Amino acid sequence: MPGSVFANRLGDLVDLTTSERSALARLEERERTVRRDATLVRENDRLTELYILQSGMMMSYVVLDDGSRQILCFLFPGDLLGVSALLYAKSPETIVALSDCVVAPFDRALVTALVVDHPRLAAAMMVLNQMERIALTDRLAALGRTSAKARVAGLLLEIRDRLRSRDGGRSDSFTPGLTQEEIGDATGLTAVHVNRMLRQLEEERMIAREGGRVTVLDEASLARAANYTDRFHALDLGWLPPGR
Amino acid sequence: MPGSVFANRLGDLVDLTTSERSALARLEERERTVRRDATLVRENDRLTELYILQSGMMMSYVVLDDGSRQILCFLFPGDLLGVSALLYAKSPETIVALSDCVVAPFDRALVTALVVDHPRLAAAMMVLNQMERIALTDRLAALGRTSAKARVAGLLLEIRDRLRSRDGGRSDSFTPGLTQEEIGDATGLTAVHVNRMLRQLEEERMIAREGGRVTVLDEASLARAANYTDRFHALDLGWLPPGR
DNA sequence: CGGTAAATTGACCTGGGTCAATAAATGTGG
DNA sequence: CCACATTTATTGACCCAGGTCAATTTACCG
Repeated sequence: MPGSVFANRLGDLVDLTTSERSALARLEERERTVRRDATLVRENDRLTELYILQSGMMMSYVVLDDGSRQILCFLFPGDLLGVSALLYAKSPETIVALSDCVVAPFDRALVTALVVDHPRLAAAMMVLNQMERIALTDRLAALGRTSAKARVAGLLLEIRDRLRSRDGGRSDSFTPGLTQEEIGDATGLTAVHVNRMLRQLEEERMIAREGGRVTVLDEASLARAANYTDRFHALDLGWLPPGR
Repeated sequence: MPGSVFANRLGDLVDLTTSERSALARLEERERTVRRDATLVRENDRLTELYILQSGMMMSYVVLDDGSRQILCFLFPGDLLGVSALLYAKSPETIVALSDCVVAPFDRALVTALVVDHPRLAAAMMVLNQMERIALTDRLAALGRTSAKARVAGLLLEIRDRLRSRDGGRSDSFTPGLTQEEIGDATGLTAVHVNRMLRQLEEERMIAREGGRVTVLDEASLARAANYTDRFHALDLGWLPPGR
């Protein structure tokens, strides 16, 4: 049994009690398969549930009036999806599967129960929120103030790190599983220019490519090119209440 | 007495109980004045406290390796500052006063108490987090996929709305209190180009300017130019637990 | 093996950046 | 209240990173 994927995520932050684990398990009692390219939530859909991504990779994006798309984030196992259901009746964003995925849908009411019965879990969820906020501000700074090359390099490193963190792999080789157009929509660039940047990173021997596979050849240079700072190194969670 | 500014903010979301109000009041027992241009928190400073902004306007930003600055958000009364203290020992961002301000510093431990004793307040804080997340993703889409004119127009509207929401004013005239360089650092543009865009918005009769004062002449066109969507219209907070 | 999506490339264009000079606006000490 | 010192705001001239268009190539798929 994989147990609760979300519990594993929170378990990285705190040592969960048995009672906390079983409360979290309730969030993943149901599961649904989402085929590659299928839409889990469409912008303006009525939101009724949240989801925990159990396996696969998804992304969320918005489409602007002129039809252009901005990818907001890539989602990996253990991530919460559709959290805006805690706020809005209608989704502000679209969530699509980039590979075949399994998600566990659960009702908002379970969050209510969780917050009431397990304050430490509520606190830990606030911490996850903040981690996501920091990731967003890093991306904001990248879009606002860095070059195309830096943004592409940064995206590659981000994807690699996230793939690593759950797959455990230490290999410098990975498969982003994104088209160049998707990379562009995430970094605010054109597919054509993404291609030029990838080629340039390759010519400068920072990465190698074959098929969809990317290998990081010169981690240091790549990180430098990307203006990369590793947040999430030294978390300080001393304020969390005791578990119940 | 203004009571707790933060309680007023949360009070927009739920009807607070007496007990909740007094718990929130504890967050604002101390206060500190921050002079215009003074730094409240510097990037990499050791973080020990959070703050509630009681009056004035502040901003948070990061500085990249090449010295360029990206403003992450503008802060108004009732906003929480330095929330990253819930995560990091060191601040990932700098927080500076744009006008003379008053902030109420409080210890992380008070958040602990709040989460344990008042689950509904914890839930409401999660809602605030999400509102901020949505604001960030909107800005991300603006930086990634919209023109300079749209970004400047959008920033003007955002600032106006935030100034309005607490000042209650219905006037279409307001004073951003930002230099053009600051507008540029928030929108990913150059001060020079911000100037050109402001002039253009003025020539197209969407806004008027005199001194630091901006008047919205054609709200509809400005909103269209900005690709503006008003989130926060119909919040749906039915899942919140009862207050204690 | 034909057929469609994705990747590449070259030619050329433009929104925004850069630089530099000037004019306003804000402060400051006296 | 004034003369001077700093920031800001404006403008014009010119440049370039990244976008646009269009044509191939390559990879993937039933």
